[in-house]
Amino acid sequence: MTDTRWLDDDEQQTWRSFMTASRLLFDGIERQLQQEAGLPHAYYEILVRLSEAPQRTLRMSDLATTSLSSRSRISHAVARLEENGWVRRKPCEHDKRGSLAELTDAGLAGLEAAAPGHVETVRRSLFDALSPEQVAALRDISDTLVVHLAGEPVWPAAGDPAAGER
Amino acid sequence: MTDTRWLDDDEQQTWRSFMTASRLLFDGIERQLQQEAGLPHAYYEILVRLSEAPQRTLRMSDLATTSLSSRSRISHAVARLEENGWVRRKPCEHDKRGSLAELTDAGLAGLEAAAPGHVETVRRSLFDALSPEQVAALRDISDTLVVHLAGEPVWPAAGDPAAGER
DNA sequence: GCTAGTTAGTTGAACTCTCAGTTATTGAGA
DNA sequence: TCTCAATAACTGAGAGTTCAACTAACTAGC
Repeated sequence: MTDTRWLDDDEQQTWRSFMTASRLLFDGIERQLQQEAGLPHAYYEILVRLSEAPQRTLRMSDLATTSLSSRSRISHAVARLEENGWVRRKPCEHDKRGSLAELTDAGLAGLEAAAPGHVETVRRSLFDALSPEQVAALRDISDTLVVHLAGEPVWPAAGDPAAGER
Repeated sequence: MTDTRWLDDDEQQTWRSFMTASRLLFDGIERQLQQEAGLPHAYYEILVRLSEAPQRTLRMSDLATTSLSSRSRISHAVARLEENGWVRRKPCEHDKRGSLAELTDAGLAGLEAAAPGHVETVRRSLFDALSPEQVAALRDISDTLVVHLAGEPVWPAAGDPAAGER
């Protein structure tokens, strides 16, 4: 192992500040969703993905891939959402190994009920705090990191402007 | 409730990109630490805090506050670290309600063993990907957000340059 | 010195996530 | 056709976090 490339003082402060900011931001979002909708953010995101998919339906593995989740996590999560009646499982026609998750009407209603509070929290926590230049820089930095860490942009650009941030 | 201030297309893409980048980054750091040091990042951070404190000792509640954690979380975490022999609990003199957590020699050794791999991961994942301008912008954005969300900078500026990012 | 309210810390239950192991299915090659 | 590695999904155990409930100790006001 070669010598460690330690962080200098500036880098360390940047790293710690970034960690702190991220934690405050995401913890706040997590708490808001949990309290007002009774959902972890990861589950909310599953609902969003399904709502944006054709027939409100996605294969479990696609759900895992696009959500940056493991299959196992999706499996547990969908099981819970299914208990709530927000998602329904269906067998996959072409590939009998697979199964599909479909957002139910109740699930869509739940999502639409949860969305305003969530979006408001995102706006207040993030966009209200930053100047347009900072928002642009954040976008640039994030895109760079996603390419660096995943090899490509992950969440496909939003197709439906009317959907807002769900 | 007034009308929801939905995110426009640009904002939504910024938000999703930022979420994706953060998740990729922090998941990677979590995984690296878990695999190579057998520690969650939150526990690593507790060790760092203790290592930087006078007498390598902090009160539980100070640990909670500076780590942006709940008392409960610290309590569980210290219990686990104590089992490993990396932290020792001591009663607090002035305030008999309180208790102190002290980093043991074994804990310091463990931290020093874990640090290089962790720092290398942070550097490769974050700093290697960004230009100096992007790093400066990230620092600026993060500081802004921390003030916005916490009311003040949280993690005190690193006091010990030789400590590197531990 | 009492009392009420606050603060410090712990604990257990419920929930989520990860990891490893299992089953069923598919598809490529002998 | 048969075999076997790869894939899709599920499952259960273990670990960490959250939340509410609880004990103990401090503190301000009377």
